Amino acid sequence: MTIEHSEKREAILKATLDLLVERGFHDTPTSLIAKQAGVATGTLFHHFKNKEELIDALYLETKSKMINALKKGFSTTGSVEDRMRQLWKGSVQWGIMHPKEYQFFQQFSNSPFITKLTRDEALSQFESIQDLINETVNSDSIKNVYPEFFMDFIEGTFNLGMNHFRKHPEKISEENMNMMFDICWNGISAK
Amino acid sequence: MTIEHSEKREAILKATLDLLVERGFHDTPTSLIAKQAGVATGTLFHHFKNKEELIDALYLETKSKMINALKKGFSTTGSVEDRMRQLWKGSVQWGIMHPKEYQFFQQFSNSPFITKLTRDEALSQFESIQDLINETVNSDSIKNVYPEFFMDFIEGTFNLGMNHFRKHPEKISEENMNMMFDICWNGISAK
Amino acid sequence: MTIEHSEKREAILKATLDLLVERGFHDTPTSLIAKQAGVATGTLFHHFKNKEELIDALYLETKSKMINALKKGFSTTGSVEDRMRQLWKGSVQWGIMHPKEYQFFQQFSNSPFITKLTRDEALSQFESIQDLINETVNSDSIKNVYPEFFMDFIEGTFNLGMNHFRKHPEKISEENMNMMFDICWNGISAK
Amino acid sequence: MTIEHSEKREAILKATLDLLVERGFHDTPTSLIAKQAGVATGTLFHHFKNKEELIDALYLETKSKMINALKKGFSTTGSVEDRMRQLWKGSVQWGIMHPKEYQFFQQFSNSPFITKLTRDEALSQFESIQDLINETVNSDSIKNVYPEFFMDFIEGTFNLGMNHFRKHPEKISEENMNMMFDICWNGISAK
DNA sequence: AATGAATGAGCATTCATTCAT
DNA sequence: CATGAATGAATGCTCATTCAT
Repeated sequence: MTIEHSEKREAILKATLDLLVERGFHDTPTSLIAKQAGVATGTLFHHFKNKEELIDALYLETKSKMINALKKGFSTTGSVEDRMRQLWKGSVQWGIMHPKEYQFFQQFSNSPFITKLTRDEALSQFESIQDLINETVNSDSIKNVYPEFFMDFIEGTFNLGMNHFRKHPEKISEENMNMMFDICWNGISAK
Repeated sequence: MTIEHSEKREAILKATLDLLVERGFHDTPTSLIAKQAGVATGTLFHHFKNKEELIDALYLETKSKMINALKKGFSTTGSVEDRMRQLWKGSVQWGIMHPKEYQFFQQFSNSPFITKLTRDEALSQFESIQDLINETVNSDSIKNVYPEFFMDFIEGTFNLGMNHFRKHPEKISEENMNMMFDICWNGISAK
Repeated sequence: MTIEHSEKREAILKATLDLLVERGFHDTPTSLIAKQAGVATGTLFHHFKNKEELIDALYLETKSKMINALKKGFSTTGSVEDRMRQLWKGSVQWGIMHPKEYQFFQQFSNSPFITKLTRDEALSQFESIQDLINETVNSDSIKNVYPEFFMDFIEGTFNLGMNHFRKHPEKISEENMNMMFDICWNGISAK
Repeated sequence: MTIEHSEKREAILKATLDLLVERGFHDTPTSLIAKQAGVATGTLFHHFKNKEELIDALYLETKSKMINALKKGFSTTGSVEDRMRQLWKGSVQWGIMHPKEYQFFQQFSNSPFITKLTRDEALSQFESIQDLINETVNSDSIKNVYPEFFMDFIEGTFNLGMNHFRKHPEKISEENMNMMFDICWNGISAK
């Protein structure tokens, strides 16, 4: 799937993100999005078939950006624990640095606006993470749990960390991040 | 705050819960709620000032039900770990047995419809849990973490467990529940 | 099929007829219909599911009115020719006295707005005319033509007469009407 | 008035005819016409000032085609009846062979889109028919009716025939066409 | 308390038309 | 001549809410 780009299109996506997290879905008319993006109402529907597809596209592209960000700073060497720590901290840090995007995910991940297709497609872009998860499960570095739970455990601890820092921004620090990962990892670690 | 009760009122709340989790907020007009509840449109507004208050009330009452359920099966004796385990398993079990209610919380906990007041009021009903949290933090049974994180850690592991079972209902079992709590608790436990 | 009645509903139908023949379909917004009917826009959609159903209903009810008008002044005695003449003149006269209604039929009879169902239902209301047609075809008073053509011939001569008087209102007279029927009937008459 | 010709122009007119009879006016956006014609939206407006003029042009050119077709096969010798029969059958046959064009005339003849100017211009192209009509009225071959009615009678019987065959294509035959003309002519014939 | 017809502001979306390339 | 992205006025329709009965 190729993604078209154009200045107007980008402006619309940006305005959508800003308004959606600020005002919520049902308080964000397309007319307002268009106005804030500096385009005509028709232009919005020229680029996106309808409001739903606009949000779907925003989800997909935001997820892509996040994944690309994580891909950098992702090493393939080192112990499983080290690489998991890197991933974990990278994710949490991305959430800290992109609060709107994170809030958008929180609000819309479970919403019917995001097609299952979109969700899957987003996920599939990050084979590296899948590989690491698989490697970890198959290694002897963690407790003997079934893979599905391990996936959900990792994802759950991401969210846990991000939520905490969102509520308590004053606690953000490298030290606390390491502390949290230690606690989470300690739970599942074999040792 | 006293809660009025009447058959119509209950029917409206039930219809709201059913429709909201099934169709999402912006696809659930009050007219549809009224129809499914078997009452006239006007009746809904007789019991609830507006749609927002309806959802607010649903949140409050559902939270109350959950808290009351947890209060039973909540012992004040035993080790901190045992009591935390009981609470954790009770919560997860409640989520498993009340999937709609759980999904509703997921969807609306972060939504602007739920007044902060409501959120706080709901929480305040469960002094026992606060007490247990405080007791745990002050005890030497867990690692030396600051209280805010502990709260968020506990809540995060609840969600983690519930989400996992929602995705994988075939994994629901007493055994797996204990396994999960072990892992989560192991992470934060002092030893 | 029962037809609901209410003042507002009638006002909407009347305004629709007036505006539609005056301005055409695509120059008659529902908002204008509502305004002219003296009701709120929402009221229109409370009585009719959408613009299409409004026109469908107008067609059906107007056709009913016409048929009821023709039913009066419809005798079951007399020669076939006399009764056909009565029907023919009755129809043409109705068209003369109800120019808007007639124009509406002209504009919308072939339009996709009028459901086939509606068309058939309208027709079925007038068994008497069907009976007369059948009786005529089976009698020896007309030429030996197949029934389908006879039907279309009769209908065609109605339209022919009405169109003529619409274009040339100054020609309207009992005498001309008889003259026209004579000519039309003379064509198909056995002798 | 000279008519420009170009492949694109023709493609647009063809697409317009096809779509208009298939979907009706208000369900045929110019964008769809352009797409079906294989041209850009702007191109349509390069050839026709606006949608109305497009339809106007389509009406005019289609009428021209019909008239040209009738002009062939139109003899200036023979009895008035024979020449009228020829014209009548020619018209009906044209309608049978060009169902879309006929339907288009049915739908738009009374519509406000077709300028009176256009209508008159189309008519004026066929002096032969006017001449024949005049000759017929002034001859003693038909009953003593006033000319306006005769015109409308002839036109009405055209429509009557075409409508019949459109509804009952299985009845199309030289024989039936003659039968119908006989009946129609018989009505107005002096003898 | 209950009803449901009526309201009208508000919204998503369409579409004829323009214009810079 | 041709293109198609951009425009924005216009429209059909929704829906929370009111109120007379």
